[in-house]
Amino acid sequence: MASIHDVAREANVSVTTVSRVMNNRGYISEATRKKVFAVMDQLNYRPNEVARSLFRKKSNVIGVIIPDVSFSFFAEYVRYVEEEAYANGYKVMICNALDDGQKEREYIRMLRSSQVDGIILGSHTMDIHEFENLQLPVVTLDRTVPGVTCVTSDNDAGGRIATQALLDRGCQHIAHIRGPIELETPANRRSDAFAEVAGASGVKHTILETSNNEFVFNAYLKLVEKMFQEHPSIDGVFASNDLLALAVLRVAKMIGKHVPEQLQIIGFDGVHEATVSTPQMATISQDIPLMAKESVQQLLSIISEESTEAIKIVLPVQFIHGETILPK
Amino acid sequence: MASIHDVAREANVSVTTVSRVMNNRGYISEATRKKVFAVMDQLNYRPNEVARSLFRKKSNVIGVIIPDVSFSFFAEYVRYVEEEAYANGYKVMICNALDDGQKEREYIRMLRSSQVDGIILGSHTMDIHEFENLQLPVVTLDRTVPGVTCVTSDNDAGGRIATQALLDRGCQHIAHIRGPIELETPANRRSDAFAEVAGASGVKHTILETSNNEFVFNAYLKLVEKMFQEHPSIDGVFASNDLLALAVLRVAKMIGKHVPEQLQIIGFDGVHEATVSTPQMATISQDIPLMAKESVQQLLSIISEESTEAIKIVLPVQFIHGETILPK
DNA sequence: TCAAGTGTGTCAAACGGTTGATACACAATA
DNA sequence: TATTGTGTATCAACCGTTTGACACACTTGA
Repeated sequence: MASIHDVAREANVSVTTVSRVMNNRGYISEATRKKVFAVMDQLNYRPNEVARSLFRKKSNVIGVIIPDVSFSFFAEYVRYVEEEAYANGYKVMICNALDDGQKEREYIRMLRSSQVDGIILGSHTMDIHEFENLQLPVVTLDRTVPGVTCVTSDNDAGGRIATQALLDRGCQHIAHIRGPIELETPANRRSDAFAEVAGASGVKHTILETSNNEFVFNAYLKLVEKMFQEHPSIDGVFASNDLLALAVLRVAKMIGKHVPEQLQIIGFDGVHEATVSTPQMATISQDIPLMAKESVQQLLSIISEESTEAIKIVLPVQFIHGETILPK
Repeated sequence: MASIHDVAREANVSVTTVSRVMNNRGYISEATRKKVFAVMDQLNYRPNEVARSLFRKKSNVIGVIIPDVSFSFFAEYVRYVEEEAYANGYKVMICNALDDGQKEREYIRMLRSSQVDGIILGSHTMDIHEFENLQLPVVTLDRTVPGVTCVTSDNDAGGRIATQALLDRGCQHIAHIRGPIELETPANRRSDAFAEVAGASGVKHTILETSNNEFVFNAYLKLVEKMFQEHPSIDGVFASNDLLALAVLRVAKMIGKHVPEQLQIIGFDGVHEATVSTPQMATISQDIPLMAKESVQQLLSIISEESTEAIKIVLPVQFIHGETILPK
């Protein structure tokens, strides 16, 4: 790879001059500028970003730590994070924490020594107080950490809409399947909303919980099967994520419950699996592109020290009327 | 962030000594070593990888350019690429080319000036000869470029298995929907295999093509609807990807064709959408974890200059007997 | 007594850039 | 004529780390 020295030598100017041409600083005559650009072109020269980063103490890289990119929600999120980052001159380094607290810690260390300018944190395994003296711009996704800006959806509204939708459509026994309760995340508001709306309605309702950070479809199927064995009267399910909702759909088919006539299902997230399923899954869709965009924007404004106060960004959700519920 | 100078000062030794301790070179007394480590701990010191990269001319970063991480296949692929890279001390920078040749080119430039040690290329929009003097270790995913190592699946076998499966199950008019023909990729072997097996069987068969790099579900639906209008006798479909297969499933439901009794469907890829759909999609599953692992292994061996010759790695596929075909 | 080894640690250059200080030539102004 | 300003380009220090060359103090053995 050609270096700035090669360009300087070839163009018969000093290294400084080449640098000045690139960075548009100081006085440079048009002739010199042209010549330098010509040589840069000819040598196919690209400035070494590592050297630049070292001097500038700025890498223009952000790290994204999530549980697993292969989960649709995170895949879609990362897709838009990358787009927004790129549009702002940043590169994205990706890390799958895989629900392993040790790995998450190591990733943070690694990103820090790689001199990333900031981190988006979407995984949930580290203890809250480990973040305290992180000394690095951080934005969390769906995780409340004191003093750290957080991007999340309006889980409460989503939960209310979903629950009310089941009630409005005549369900007599509604169930909610939620993630593990010991994890304190904003997503728990979905569950709280269900409990509240269902409770106020007087309609029979049941709440189930998946085991710790479980995301395996087969485990979901087992859980749902057991649910129907124990509560055969359930005729409406609000699942806290779309995969869970798809598991309900599968089990319903297995045990011969017609969807939506005998059983109505609403998921949460609005991921691709829900969109392409047949029947199309009704769901509370999060605005993933906007969440990603906001995450990056917030992070960049912390990096540039424009914003200093931690805030919580709550984005609206949208009710997707799929075919797993009755038309109203 | 503490630097090596801070550590040296605090430990009352020279910077060189600290470096030697970290890198285990030269003579260091046990006492000095202990003290240096203690100070490093105390200051929470992490060596600056940017400075190291500059000196070593090695960043330990690989770039991954794919069309879009939000497509399940790539999401799952990246998940395992990251894992394998991490296990070997490499970080992953992710780039979504979004089927934009210009963006792909820019990403390559950007990765090169970021001094990545190598690139995995899974996108398809740049012209082949643009890769010629890339001067950087590259491995492609599903793309044949002369002189470049390529990782792919056994598309031919997959295509044969799928086609034969439809024939064996009594289909009288089988269709294949393929990606755009103008793109020369190993995935085209799926189509060739279909044409050959179907042709040899004497059974009526039809081949359709999606428009250029189309990956939008609604466009798929339209295409499939049109297909059934023009060829109502189709009773077996081999789709070149699972999303297309799911679109067939959806349209089948719409027009009242029972799956699998009146219409059998087989997809390709084995992505999550196919696994969680109801009925579960029959598909030819690619071994995504292995593809990812091989890609990284190959790239690392090119980086370390162990391997110098470009090879083609063809990995086995697996027939997943879903519920969209009849039991044999 | 002195050369040769050995254990310990320092100096300074290098990696590829950026930038404040400075030099120089020339023109305009006091 | 001396001063100031301006357009141009260079010098050298710096970013944080690594490493070959070297210095020093102690043995050790001839």
